[in-house]
Amino acid sequence: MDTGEQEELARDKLLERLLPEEPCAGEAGAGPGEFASRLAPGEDPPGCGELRAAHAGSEVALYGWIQRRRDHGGLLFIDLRDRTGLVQLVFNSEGDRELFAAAESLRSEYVIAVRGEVVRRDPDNVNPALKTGEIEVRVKSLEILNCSKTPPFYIEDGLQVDENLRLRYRYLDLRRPENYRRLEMRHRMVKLIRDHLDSCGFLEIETPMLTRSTPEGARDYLVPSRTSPGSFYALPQSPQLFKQLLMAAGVERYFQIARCFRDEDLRADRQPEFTQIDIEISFLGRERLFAIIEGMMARLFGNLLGRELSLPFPRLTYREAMDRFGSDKPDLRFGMELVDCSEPARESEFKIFRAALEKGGVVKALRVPGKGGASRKEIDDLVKLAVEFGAGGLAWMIREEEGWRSPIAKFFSPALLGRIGERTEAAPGDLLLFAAGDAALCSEVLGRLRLHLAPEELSPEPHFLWVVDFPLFEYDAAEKRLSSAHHPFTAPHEEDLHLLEKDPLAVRSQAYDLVLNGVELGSGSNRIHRREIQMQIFKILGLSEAEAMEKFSFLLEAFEYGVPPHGGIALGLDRLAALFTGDDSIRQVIAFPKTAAGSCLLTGAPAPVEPKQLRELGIAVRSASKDGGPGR
RNA sequence: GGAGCUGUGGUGUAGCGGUUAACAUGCCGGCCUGUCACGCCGGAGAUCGCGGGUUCAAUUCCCGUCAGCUCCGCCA
Repeated sequence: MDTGEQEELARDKLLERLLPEEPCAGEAGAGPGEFASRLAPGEDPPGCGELRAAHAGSEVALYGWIQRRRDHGGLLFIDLRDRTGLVQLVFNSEGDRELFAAAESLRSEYVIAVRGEVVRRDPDNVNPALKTGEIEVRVKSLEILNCSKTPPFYIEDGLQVDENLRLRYRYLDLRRPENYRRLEMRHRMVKLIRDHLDSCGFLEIETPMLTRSTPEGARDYLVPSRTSPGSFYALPQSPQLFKQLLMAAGVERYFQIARCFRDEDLRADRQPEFTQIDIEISFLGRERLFAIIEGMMARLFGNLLGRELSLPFPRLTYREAMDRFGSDKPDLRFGMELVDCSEPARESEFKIFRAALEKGGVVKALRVPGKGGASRKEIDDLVKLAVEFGAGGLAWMIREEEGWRSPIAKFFSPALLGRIGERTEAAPGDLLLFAAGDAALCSEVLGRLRLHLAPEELSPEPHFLWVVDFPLFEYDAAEKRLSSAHHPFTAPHEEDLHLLEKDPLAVRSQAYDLVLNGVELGSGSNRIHRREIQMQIFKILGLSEAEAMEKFSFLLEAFEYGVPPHGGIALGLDRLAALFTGDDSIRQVIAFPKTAAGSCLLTGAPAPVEPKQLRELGIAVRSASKDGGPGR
């Protein structure tokens, strides 16, 4: 036993003397105590942070945690914290001596209940930094509801503590007011979303968490079945198939605040389990859905951030987005659009450009305003970056008051340079970056450079955007086959149906993404609702008829019983919430997040299980993995 | 799977091939009747993430490993 624990015990003894009745009663509802009964029906009393000068003269009961103690010997101040804020309690040694002794025993994070009188402070003693700074509470009775060890970190906003530690003591971390506000923001968002969708005629319906593993997509989290040894459930990557079946069931408008699971490596904006606002609608298609989502965003931004959105949101096709911004989720808060310079480049003497064009490629430019003063090293770093992004190289030109500075300018006639200047709208002091080669690669590389070189000051206005007409398939180089760009249930674009067989990569889909400030908030599509087209898609994806029937017979069968045309979208609630709270990581807006390795530092999950449990499941573990549990 | 960054009293940091491992804060004790990040005085508290190597000597240099974070791959 260390000295800390001994001190702890000594303090407990002291409290027992001072407070004979359950000094550290842990369980709420431990008898109908004086204070517990006060919480009974009727209205809630004002919280600590809600007391104002108007309450002066009234008697209040307060419950909360000790934020801070300022002991002046004969006079003792306590900042009492609950979720509403802080209020100062005063204990005076000239009053009740037993009460004062009890107050002296209080320490950080003790949970107490007090009764006392709200009094105005002398004008000299007002604390303008505190919302409750005009008053204080003269305590008449005190009950210690629970003691606390000294917390490993101080409970206050803006603290810089190792995330490791905060996650291990997440319940303490969450006591910090800014974290309460995060939880509250998320709650408000979900409430508004429910209200909005309800008013649009949607039904919230829960779908199974234990479902079957399906091919395509992310790695599944598997759950072994006890009753069918050797068989597994999968946790849903999304409720995709169930919501389509709900359309088959005639629900017409479904939504769910749905937990989803994907066993992939994590990022600041990716957790193994996350929440989607999952929506599906029959008959009315994309336009109606867009309007519903736009209305939802307007409600959220209006109510929670006081921002009015201009509706409807602009749209770009996937092709346009890639051509102009080099991204399928362009950040429209700034310009710097990519410009095709193939035509003047073709007439230049620059061999690299001409070779790229002769192979059917393009030459594209990114204009970086005011970056003409960049040092040689800065430019070299950009070239390095471009190569990292997959480019063969990066050419550059700087527009000067008179003429151009560039290692490649000599390959261009003054007339050609003039045309490039016109196309790119280059002004003196601007830097032009050129990529040459495959069109998609050039766009992507310049698109990433565009983000890298984005202005520091960005428009505070939210810039929403629908990106539509995504390709239906993409080529999976690892698997050497086609895979769905969105998912296998996405309907092909009607106009491109004839291309399915001969040029599937050219087929556009009816899929779309909602993008905000360069962040993909969600994606959706009109779905296939005809069995033969679904089978055709499966076939192109390399799924035989037998496999398709084995994995998806339930869906294909449903298609034989009159499924309405339908479509829907799933929006990432965590990302949206992080955006609203101004956080970089979605961990901040998840009550109990996991680390980048997928472990929970609070509970120690994932952890080994008892051999008996494995036997019941018919599972043998081949090699004990590491140690199990987080390092502490 | 790959790369980078981080790891020193409870917490946040400093430090250096040989230190009594420094500072702040917190904690404990004492004093204090108007503080509000109270103040003053005193005290306790660290095998420098873990393992190995180099060296007369490693918290410091090297290798490995673990944990956390960030990024690439991956994420229909």
